[in-house]
Amino acid sequence: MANSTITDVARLAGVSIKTVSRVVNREDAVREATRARVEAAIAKLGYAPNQSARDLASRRAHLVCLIYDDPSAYELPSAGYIIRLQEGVLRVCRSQGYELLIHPCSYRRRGVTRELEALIRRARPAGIVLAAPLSNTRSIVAAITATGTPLVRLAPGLKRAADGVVATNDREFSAEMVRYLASCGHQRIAFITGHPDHKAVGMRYLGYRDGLQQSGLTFSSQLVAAGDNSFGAGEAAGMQLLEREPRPTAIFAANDDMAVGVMRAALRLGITIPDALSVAGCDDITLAEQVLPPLTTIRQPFAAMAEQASLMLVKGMPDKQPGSGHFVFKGTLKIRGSTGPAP
Amino acid sequence: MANSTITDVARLAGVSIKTVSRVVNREDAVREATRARVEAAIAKLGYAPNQSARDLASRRAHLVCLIYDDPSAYELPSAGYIIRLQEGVLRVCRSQGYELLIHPCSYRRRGVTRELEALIRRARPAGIVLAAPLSNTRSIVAAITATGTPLVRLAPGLKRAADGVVATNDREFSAEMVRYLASCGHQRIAFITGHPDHKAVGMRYLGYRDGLQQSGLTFSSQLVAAGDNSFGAGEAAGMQLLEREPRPTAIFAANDDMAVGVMRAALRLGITIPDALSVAGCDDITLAEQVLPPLTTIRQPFAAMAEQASLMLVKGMPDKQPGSGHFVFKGTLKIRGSTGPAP
DNA sequence: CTGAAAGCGCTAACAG
DNA sequence: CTGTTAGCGCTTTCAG
Repeated sequence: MANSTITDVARLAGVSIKTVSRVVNREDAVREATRARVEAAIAKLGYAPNQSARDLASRRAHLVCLIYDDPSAYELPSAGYIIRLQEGVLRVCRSQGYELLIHPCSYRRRGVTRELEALIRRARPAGIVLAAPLSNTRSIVAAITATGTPLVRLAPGLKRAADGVVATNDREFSAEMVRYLASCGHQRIAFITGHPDHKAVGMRYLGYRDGLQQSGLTFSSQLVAAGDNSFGAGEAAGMQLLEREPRPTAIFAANDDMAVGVMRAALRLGITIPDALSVAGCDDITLAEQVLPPLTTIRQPFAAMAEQASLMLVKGMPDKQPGSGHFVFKGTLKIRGSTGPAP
Repeated sequence: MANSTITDVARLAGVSIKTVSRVVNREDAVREATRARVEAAIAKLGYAPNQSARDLASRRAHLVCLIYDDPSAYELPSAGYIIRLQEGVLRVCRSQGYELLIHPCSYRRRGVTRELEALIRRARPAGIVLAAPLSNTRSIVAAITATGTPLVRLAPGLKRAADGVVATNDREFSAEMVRYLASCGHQRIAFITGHPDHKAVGMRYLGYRDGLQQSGLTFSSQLVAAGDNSFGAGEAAGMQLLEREPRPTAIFAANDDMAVGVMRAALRLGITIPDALSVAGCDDITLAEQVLPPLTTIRQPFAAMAEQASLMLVKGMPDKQPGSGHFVFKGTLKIRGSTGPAP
């Protein structure tokens, strides 16, 4: 079990190290018999290539770096989201022989830019997956791009298609949710906005207004409350909306944490869900299925998005450089017990 | 911003590369004036050492590898736990110039052992933090140890102190919870057991029995139901316990997910909490504070534990090799609205 | 306190 | 299809 090197394998197989390198890297210019001999030697010695040596010689590490907003800086509800992103990146890392480096960081701290530049120079990752809201921050995107490292941005909430982006159709699915609520007979559908730095979440507000219009309902600022994506903000906004007259019969929150906050507010006020009030959220976090009644929401394929992003980095698209391309993933409406006919 | 090397810095500072290496690595045998010159050159060139080269020359990567059970293989409730572990490891990585490699893997899949061996040979991490339940699996621990890589096990639920271990006092805090419930006047305190592979969780059952005894209550197998750490199992076990006669007045579940399941079962059966039933859990997941009423539970310092583990790996304890030592972290009782006086 | 030389284990041309 | 020869950018002896 002593650590064997490519030289040991070459000697045992009776070939040159270059040939060993070829079979390890799955280049095809190797005769079948030779390949078999080399593979036998590899198995016998329990050889695994030394990544540091590989990375040094090839001038880039077999590493994908996932950068996201540091959850420990605030609350912890985003844990599920982050785990899903990691899961997606890991899927391609596993199959392509890369490792995943995670780098949470606070997007508002001064010095993030330098921090990320230093990280890139040291670690020399093959590519970077940048999650929202960091993917919305101009200076950060510019700094990473300047290093020349392939970059894919996740859900940056851009108005137009751009290169190196994996987006969601937030505006469209939010409109769909509103149309669904309207089809249940709701006339006064309220909305709780998300954190302003989270542009993709901001698109949901536009979608809300689209949906109203498409359903022939008129918009009223009385039916909108401001939130910041947190459970507490949802609860506060919910209290506020539910004390207005006339009361909304449905509340659509820009994310699930806030929607659950609304449910709690309703419970406090003795308003039963879904009989007297329908509540809907967005994201389909784990909690959504565990509350009572289970929350109607929109599920987004975060793991698949991160997977696609990593794939763009690691394999590149045909005829394009790594990290190019634009993909839109669709959210799907999950109708559960928290919504129903208008009272 | 072209990537500069140690040679560039040496040339600019008018010293040899060895001297640059010395100041970068904070060795003290450098004259103050020389150090200043070198540091100026580093700043001017925006130099950051190439990790691959460093790792290759020093025969070990500046990497800590965190290995835990793959959550995507099952449900996702453990997300918060994993994020906390990552957070703790990252704290020491940041301050010590290491990076974090995460490696979720299914502890029951055949071939995990080989997978981990290959990972270690390729990545050559400075140390490994192994979370439960992998830290309970003999063959895995043995395989990692055999590679010679420093290892610290997290919460392996050992009966006795061992080296390279950061543990929790599950048995003691569980007894404490039972004593607390007894002090509220509860006589029939039920328990829902955890997943059998999770040894530390198993210790909670022993703690439950200790607590009964210490409170002068007699144990009855009628008051114990089997769970597997999942929300669904908690709900099922709760239904089962709540239909027994005489009904328990308090239910203590081996983790929070199951405790929340019990709350849902009670809601279904129209049993109000905490008036007719007290419910307590263990772990203090995010959800614990969000349910209504908020869940009484035990908070464990997961991030601090992971931090301690990484510190043992990276800095080593005085007079010992990296990864040695045994630490026990204490859980703290969080009394919230889900428990109260016995009916 | 500082420097010169010798690799670490691999990939990248370029030959054959 | 296979091998030879140079490095990649550091750390590590070992000398001064």
